[in-house]
Amino acid sequence: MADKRGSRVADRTDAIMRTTLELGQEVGYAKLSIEAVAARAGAGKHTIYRRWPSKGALFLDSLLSLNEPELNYPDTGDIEADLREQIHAAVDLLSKPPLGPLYQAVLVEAQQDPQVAEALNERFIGPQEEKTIARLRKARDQGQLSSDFDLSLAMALLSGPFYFQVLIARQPLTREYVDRVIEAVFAGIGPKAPPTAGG
Amino acid sequence: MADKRGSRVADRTDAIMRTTLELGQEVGYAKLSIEAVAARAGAGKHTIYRRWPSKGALFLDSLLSLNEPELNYPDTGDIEADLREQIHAAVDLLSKPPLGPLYQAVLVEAQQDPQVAEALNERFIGPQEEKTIARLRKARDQGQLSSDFDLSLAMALLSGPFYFQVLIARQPLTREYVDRVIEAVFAGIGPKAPPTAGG
Amino acid sequence: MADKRGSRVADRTDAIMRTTLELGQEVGYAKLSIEAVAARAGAGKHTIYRRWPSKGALFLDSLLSLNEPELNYPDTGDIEADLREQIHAAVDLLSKPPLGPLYQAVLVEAQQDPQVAEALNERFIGPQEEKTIARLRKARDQGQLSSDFDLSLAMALLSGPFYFQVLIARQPLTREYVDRVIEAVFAGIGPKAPPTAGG
Amino acid sequence: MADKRGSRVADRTDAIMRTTLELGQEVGYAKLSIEAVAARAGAGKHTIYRRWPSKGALFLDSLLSLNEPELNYPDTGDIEADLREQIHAAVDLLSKPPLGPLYQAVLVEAQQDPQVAEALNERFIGPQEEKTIARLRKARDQGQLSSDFDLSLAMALLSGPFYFQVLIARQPLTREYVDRVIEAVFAGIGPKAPPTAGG
DNA sequence: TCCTAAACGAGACGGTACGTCATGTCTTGTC
DNA sequence: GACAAGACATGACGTACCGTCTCGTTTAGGA
Repeated sequence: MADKRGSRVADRTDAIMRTTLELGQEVGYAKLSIEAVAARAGAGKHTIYRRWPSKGALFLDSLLSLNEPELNYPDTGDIEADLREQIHAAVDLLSKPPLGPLYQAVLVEAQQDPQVAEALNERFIGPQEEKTIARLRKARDQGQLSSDFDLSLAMALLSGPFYFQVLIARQPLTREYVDRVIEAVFAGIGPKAPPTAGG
Repeated sequence: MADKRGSRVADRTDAIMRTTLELGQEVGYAKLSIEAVAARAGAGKHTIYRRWPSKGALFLDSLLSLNEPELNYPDTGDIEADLREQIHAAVDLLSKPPLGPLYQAVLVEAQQDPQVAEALNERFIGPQEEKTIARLRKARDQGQLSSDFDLSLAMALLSGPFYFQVLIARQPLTREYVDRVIEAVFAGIGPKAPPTAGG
Repeated sequence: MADKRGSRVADRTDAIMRTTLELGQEVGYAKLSIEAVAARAGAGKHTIYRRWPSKGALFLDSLLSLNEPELNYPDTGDIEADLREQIHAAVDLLSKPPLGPLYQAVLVEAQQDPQVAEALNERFIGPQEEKTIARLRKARDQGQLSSDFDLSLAMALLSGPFYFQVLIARQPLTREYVDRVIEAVFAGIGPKAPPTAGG
Repeated sequence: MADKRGSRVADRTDAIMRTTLELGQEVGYAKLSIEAVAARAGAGKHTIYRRWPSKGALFLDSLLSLNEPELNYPDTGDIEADLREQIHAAVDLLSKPPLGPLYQAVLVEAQQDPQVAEALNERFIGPQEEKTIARLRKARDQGQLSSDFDLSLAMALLSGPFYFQVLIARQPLTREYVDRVIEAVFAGIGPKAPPTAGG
């Protein structure tokens, strides 16, 4: 954590994580082996096992070590536009090479390894959710969202459809598709009240 | 499918699929090995490889062989109520033991094995989507849904949030939560038009 | 045992034993690894472990598979001359390259692995002892040995000194040395009776 | 040897040797690891490697540090009786617990490590041989041994059979067996001259 | 009723990776 | 400066499965 950089320990940790990402991109997570990471990193297997309990943990750490350009919410005052921008950025980052396949692999691994799932939530999903909710709360207070809107549903409603599209339907996510979904989520799928004089 | 019952081939196929489900429930998909299935089923490994190209394919076939109680859309005339009922049923079936963990494992495998992904879509996700869209189209025609509603977004909007909650956030899906999500999807999260005289 | 030659099993067994001897001669028993044998023999490690419980067992089997030129006792009628010849042959075989170092390694391993010790005794030491005793018994019956001589001590008295010289004192065994020992064992180290008229 | 007692260096040396013997008796030499010795002795591995070049060297030193009750030859005037007593003592010490297994392990290690072999000969076998030969020379001079007897064969003839019995045949050494061997070595196995009047 | 060809169980096989252990060298910080 | 603690690269261990490949042995069906 607070390793003095330059220390032996931190050096090895970095080298191993870098190699993990490299190999991960080359052969995919499924075919990634600790054996191979150790060999290419010029590290002993034990040095890896000393730090990470499983391939999944190593891989997650490696990914998070990238400190990917923080997905920070813009705030232009227009919540729908801001959401669009934010989600476009997230989709670009997380569903496309080079990071996309790796991120999806982490999601997969999280299904099988509770430790990975927990770490993923604590270190990535959770923080993203906090930011999202903060931005949405402000928008709701400004009357840009329905006052009924339960913020705890935000991630499910706004991210769920995209995860579905990628993970389940396995369709590419175009910007146009993203925009249509956002629009539908804002408008709701229920019948529209006829336009009023004041609308 | 159309195996003459009583034939040796069908017998072996059934025994292997049954054993697969059994073992899958005992040790989980990740730790399931073809070796172990063969041993417990009293089958030769070759007999398994002759039929299925991969563990994922075997597992998916085994699951689908259950012919789970068809998730058929009710049609009471009230689309929101029907959706609620339908989704409650699906959630009960697919997110809870005994089938839930197995289904999630198939989803995971589909991420890694395109053949499984394709088969899953063709034989399960696709048909479900068709039924959903058919029911929603009828509702839209009856004015129970926004006439703007793009039906091709239906699965993403209505299933996505639940997949997210289970696969990503890893939270249990309560009926109450399901209802709140459905309500929000119908209402939309955007600001509400003020009630009109005609509303 | 009675493997049909040409069978897959016997082929592999032979190849592995041959490679073991080869490698054993190259790097010595201590540095011999099952890993390396498998690699060079083009065999899976499991194939080795399936047959032999330990490195020592494999090595002993490999050695014995040589069916070294049977150390059969000559019988010229002169027991001392026959013993000399027999022991010279044994010493040449078992204390000199190429077999010597390997045989000594087996002796060492037998100290550490009871299974190896037992097999060595059953398959090599024991049979040699039987032959030795048979020849000595005949000689004793013919009056060429002391009628007091306890045959069960034969191996200890006649082999022990040479094993000592090689294993403990670590001195080379010259023919001349062998002859001197044999002479001393025949004569005894006790004081001699003065020669008699009839002597 | 002449370590100032009380010095840190000697303290550590002693602790390590004591632990080595302890562990050696518990798990046997083969499974003894420097790692384990260091851990149990509360010593750094480096501290061990600084003093001993190999496991064998450490082990031999540890054994010799016991200063086992010197095997000194008695001299009652009767060489055969003295030899019996001396060999009984040696057999008791070196072939039975607690020291026996450790001594045998050193013999084994000497086969594999020339440094150990040399040290063993210089510090144990050699001195024993000197004492033995000195005693035998005296006896020969007194006419208690054959004047032909080549003293350089002494150890081989008198120790060899016992080492054989323990290391090769792996039989226990009873006192009765020891006596029979000694008798045979004195008498020789060759045919006896018929008793003479003067005999 | 026999014959033949496929399916089958059993499991050997060459591989790859696993996670563990011990080696001997090295670095760090304490006493 | 000796030390404990332990990180490190290396290399072997013995195990587990993989997917392919013989083996004989059922087991049907057609001759």
